[in-house]
Amino acid sequence: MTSQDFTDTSGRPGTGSEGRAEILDAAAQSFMEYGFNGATIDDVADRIRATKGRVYHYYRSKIDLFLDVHLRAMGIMIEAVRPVAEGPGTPAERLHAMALRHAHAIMENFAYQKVSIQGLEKPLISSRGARPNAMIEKVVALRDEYESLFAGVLEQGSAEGAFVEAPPRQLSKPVLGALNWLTLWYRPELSPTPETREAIARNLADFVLRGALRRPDGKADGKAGHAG
Amino acid sequence: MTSQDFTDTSGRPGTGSEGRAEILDAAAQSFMEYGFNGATIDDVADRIRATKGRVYHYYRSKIDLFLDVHLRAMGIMIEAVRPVAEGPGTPAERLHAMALRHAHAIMENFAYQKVSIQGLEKPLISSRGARPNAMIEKVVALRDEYESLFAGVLEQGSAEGAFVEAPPRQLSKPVLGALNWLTLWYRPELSPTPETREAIARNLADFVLRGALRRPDGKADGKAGHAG
DNA sequence: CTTGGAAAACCTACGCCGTAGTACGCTCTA
DNA sequence: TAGAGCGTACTACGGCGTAGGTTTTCCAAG
Repeated sequence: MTSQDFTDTSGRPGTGSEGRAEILDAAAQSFMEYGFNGATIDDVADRIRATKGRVYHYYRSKIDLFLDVHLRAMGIMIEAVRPVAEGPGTPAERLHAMALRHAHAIMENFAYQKVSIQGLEKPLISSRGARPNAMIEKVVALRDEYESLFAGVLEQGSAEGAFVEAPPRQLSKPVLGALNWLTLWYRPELSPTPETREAIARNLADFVLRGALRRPDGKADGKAGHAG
Repeated sequence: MTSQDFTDTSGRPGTGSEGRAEILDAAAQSFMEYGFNGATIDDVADRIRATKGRVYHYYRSKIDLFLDVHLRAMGIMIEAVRPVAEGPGTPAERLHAMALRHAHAIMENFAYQKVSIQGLEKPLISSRGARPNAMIEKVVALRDEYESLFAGVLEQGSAEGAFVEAPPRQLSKPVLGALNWLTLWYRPELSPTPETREAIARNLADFVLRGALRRPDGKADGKAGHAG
């Protein structure tokens, strides 16, 4: 479960991780722009100046291609965040660092992460006639594994009294929400420089850290605040 | 700009807001489950035990139907949140109340809000051959108007020193992100009671309030916290 | 260094199905 | 008797996946 081999090579004759990568990049782009159903294999092929044939030479079906984008995206994320999640430092320091890396990973691999973070469930489980694809479970498993990285740090912080008292999964939702929301408003072409990205990442990381940290005055701890 | 008439009636002969509502509900459900491209008009019709003919009697096209779901969703949201946004109380109290209502509105109109919050841009602007549909701009305008409700309160809170110093739009992103993320993990069938929903809403509202509130110790204010 | 052949890499059709939208007919009400 | 409120039957077309053919790479034998 230490997770390596984040790409699927069980599809077709060509194991060549060379042509696959190019296809995968194009696919991530296409899926990002049009969604699963909206994207077409022909469009993916066009982006690399090729035809359907080349895509189907490496991938058995559209869903396989889609899932491989997910696998790659999750792999990037886990490899970026796990080191600091399991590294040294207080829970607060680690959470902040995790959030920073998470945000950066999103912005630097925008197509992959946007596809990965948003549309998973709908196109696959719902897809009329869902065959039992093994890759789906693998993606879901990676997702859970990833959220556990946050939940673990949050739980420790709660136990130490630094973070608010709450079930870790209950706290991880708004944390990941605030971060992942980036995929819905970030425009790579408007903030292309490392400086602007750093500013965005810090802003988000600071926010989620404040959201998790316990307040000395006990405000917004769930016992006060009436309105509505 | 005081926003009434949140439904589109410029499509077809039948102005009857009776049959339209039923279609709209079914459409929201179908779009939520399958996305814009995945959903079919036939499926929408099936859900109300009817045929295509009925749907096309009220709506000119699939996109019109889709946009009307968005309009309805935005209308619900604005009507729920605006009163407290523009009401009395400190910025902190109002932000908390807005977040509460926002979360409740999502859970109580899940299909509409899930459709509205997620897929807008992709299927429409990107949709090969995007005709200049006037409804799109209306939806976008409502979106901005809604985010302004939060931005306004956040700005006031920052000015008063209660909230962190930051551009309001910069603060509204993680706030709305933490809240809207609900559409990706909430399962209506697992938390159907008012009590469970209230707990979820409070949890989220507390989180975003903490995220916005300035900390006495100055932690996570964007000037400290090195790691990664 | 050739040469042969096999496999990989890729392209060119084409079949086929699902689905948006249309044309038209029916029925009931005001 | 006109029109709202539907249903039925049909067309048109975009797109997934496939069945082959063609080119390139690779490698072992001569």
